[in-house]
Amino acid sequence: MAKNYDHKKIEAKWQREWEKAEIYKTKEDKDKKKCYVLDMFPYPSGEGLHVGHPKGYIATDVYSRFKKMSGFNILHPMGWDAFGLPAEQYAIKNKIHPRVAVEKNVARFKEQLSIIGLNYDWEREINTTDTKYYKWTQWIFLKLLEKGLAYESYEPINWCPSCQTGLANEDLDGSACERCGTTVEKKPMRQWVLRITDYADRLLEDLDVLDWPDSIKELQRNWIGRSEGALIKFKVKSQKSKVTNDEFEVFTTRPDTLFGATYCVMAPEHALLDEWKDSIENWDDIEEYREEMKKKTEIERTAEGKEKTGVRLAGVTAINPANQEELPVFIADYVLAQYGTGAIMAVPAHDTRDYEFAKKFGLPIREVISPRPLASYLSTSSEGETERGCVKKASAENSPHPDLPSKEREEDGRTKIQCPYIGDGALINSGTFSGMSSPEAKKAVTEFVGGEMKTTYKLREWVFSRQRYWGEPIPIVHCERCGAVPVPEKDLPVKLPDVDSYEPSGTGESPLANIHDWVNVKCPKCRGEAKRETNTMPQWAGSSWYYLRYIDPRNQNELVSKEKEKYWSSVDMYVGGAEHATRHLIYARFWHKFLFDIGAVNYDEPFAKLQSVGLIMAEDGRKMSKRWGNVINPDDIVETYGADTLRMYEMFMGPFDQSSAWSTESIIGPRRFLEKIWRIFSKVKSKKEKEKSTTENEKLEILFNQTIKRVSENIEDFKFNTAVSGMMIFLNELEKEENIERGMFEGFLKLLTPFAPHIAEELWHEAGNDTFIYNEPWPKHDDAKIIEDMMTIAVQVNGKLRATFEIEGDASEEEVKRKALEQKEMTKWVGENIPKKVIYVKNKLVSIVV
RNA sequence: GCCCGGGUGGUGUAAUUGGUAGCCACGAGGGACUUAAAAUCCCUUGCCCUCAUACGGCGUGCCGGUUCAAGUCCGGCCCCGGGCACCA
Repeated sequence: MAKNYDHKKIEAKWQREWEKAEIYKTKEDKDKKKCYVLDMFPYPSGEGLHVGHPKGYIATDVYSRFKKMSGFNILHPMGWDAFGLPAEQYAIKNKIHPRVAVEKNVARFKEQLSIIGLNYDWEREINTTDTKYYKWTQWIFLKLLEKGLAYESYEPINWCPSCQTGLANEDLDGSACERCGTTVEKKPMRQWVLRITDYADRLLEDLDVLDWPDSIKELQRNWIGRSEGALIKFKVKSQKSKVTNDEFEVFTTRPDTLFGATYCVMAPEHALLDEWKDSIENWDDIEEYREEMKKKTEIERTAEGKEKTGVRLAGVTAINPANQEELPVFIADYVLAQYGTGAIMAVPAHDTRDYEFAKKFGLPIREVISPRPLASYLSTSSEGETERGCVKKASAENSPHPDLPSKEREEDGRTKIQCPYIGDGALINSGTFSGMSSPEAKKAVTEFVGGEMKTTYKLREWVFSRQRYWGEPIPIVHCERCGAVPVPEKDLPVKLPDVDSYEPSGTGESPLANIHDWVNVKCPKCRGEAKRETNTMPQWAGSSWYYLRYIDPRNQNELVSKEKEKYWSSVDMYVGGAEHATRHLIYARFWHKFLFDIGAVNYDEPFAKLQSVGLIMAEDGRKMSKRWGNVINPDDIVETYGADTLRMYEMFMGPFDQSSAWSTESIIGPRRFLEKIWRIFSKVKSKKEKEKSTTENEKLEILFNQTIKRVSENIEDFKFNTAVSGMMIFLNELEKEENIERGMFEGFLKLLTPFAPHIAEELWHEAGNDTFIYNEPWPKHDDAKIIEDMMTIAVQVNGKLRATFEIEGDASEEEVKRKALEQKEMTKWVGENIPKKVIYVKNKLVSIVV
């Protein structure tokens, strides 16, 4: 055996051997339990991997090796999410076909991954740009269309003038294009849209059953943004034309404040405005305001601290259905056309935005909610407990409101009020509803005015078309007679044709529009002249179902064999970045639920368990990027320290889901750990001695069992840093032995295998084994051997640690307490005093109070 | 502004979920081996007081509370990171 640990030789050798023996090939033994471990597949960019990318892949590798050795059939595949703008832009810049660029980048990525020694089953490799793959992406689109979940829309959408394409709400970073940072415009254009909001409720509710980090679930909840409210109709009165049967509808989450409405506001884009044109006396002003708004960017409209603007509709009033009061109506851009009904009732006393607007325009502010239930100062029950909720109106109506802090009141000429109080409370000044609590009043008031309860969402429909080349063609043919006709399933895939230039046409059309041979086709329905849809799908399409393809990667007859899917689904462990919370992870859940509904899959959630990876930052604390010149390349680390050291270090850096900075200094720690294992091997007893060797060192035996338990539990919990630390602690003890028992050392090698498979394999063979350690069973700890004979008891006096002592593990409470009081330190701290209290915490400490 | 995380030695972090704060690792200091260096091995390493590794005191962002006992629970703040943002 070589004297020094030569990682290069060892790693190359075993990677070769493993490949030859095909040990990572997925087994389909249906009698065994399965474990599907999945990474978010990468986008193969031209830059290659930096040292941060493999962190998640190493974790799934550790986890799946552990599961495999624990007796599971594992599925741990890898593939490429290769459609999308970066590849296209790379192609434009370098004047090569995106397909060629992707091939090149994939080869580079694969090489970088392979030297890390990951246990992927490459026979199941997939690529979203493969025609055999995207045939099924197109198939899913056709199914969505068939079920009415895909439709053409002409609504204004987000348009990135730099990327020359429409974008979904999810693709924005604030109001800028997430890719290039350009501020997006609203542009009306024809586009394909998916009705994701039909699934909003299920996407929200089913989060409860998922074993995902709470933070990710919360991000999705906020993104879906469900709010319960009411739709209430307001009749419109016009001075000029006397038309009184017009009405408009508002959405509010606070119908309980209806009596406090002092005006109404409609979004400038509201469609009813045009219908009312003749009734509105200052139509010119209205048009002017609307023009102004159109010119403004989203940023300008929503800038922080921006003063509210708006114009009153002269000659038009709304009737408050609760008290028949006539209210002025405004248009203002603080009301969004896309949300709710695009119109609101304004209650300045109880809404911050309405309050600001009312202050600026000198509108009345009427308080209708008292912060605390009135009962708190009007009456208390016999127990002295506050009676919550309902209070009789007679007493409430005339009460002053001592709950409002007087210093915060201000004069506005009409009402004295606190800055808007937006919480729940008791109704006041609300006719027969005064005294009722807010939650009760919500339903009651809504019913009273004939409104209906309604749920709305912030989630918008998924804008699904892109005016770019490098994506899946949307399988539609436009026929003048038949309209948008789906391409028949048998004609799938609609292959992306080659073009001379991948640049967008600049007209808002995809470059595909210029490929006449491809565009002009016969209508599948009437055989007449027709044109293909030239928009392509967004980058997120292929990744919305790829995890199903790994289960059955070469199937050309159906999306996935239901039998295979039944066995392998759902993904048991999904690992990736938290940045995908509101895009990929929502889109994939949406598609999966749809596929479940049409009977294509057996389960209705794709990813049962999710773990997020924390980023690895550069040493300077910034993100690793070519731009900052702070990128660390995994190839260099593998070359200098070895793949095993890289793997160990990335797992040891800190909590897995936390981001941490790469440290050139610290990586030496894990390397030294591996070298120490290498050196220690010379002290391992030879095979002959194995039989007669019994456990000579009981303490070590206990530590070994504790280590097995700890490492197993930590891997299961994704606490790799403490698993590594546990192995280090064990090794530090093992090192002190003159002779190391072979069985124990081999057990330790098994614990090491998921983290450092190459060195573990080498030493396993050096020890005289001819199997692969990957195929060995995971060690089990012995419960009887993790309890120590002696325990250390801490003694506290008045909460301060004053002594510790050792005692037999089975000592009784009495014995422990007595021995605690006998400690010599106690003469000083307890002395002649008689302890008031002596508390014994089993196996831990004695706390004495004097 | 709202919603999530997080704040512990010089650094990355650990702490059986209320029970001896600082495990493991890096760095630093000292020593051994060596002609020398690297590597390796041994010792020290939260802060203050101290000749002391004696006796003590302080200490987990800040202030207060609950408890025999708080890094951990409760209330109020201050910073840092992420997400959302005129969503009625």
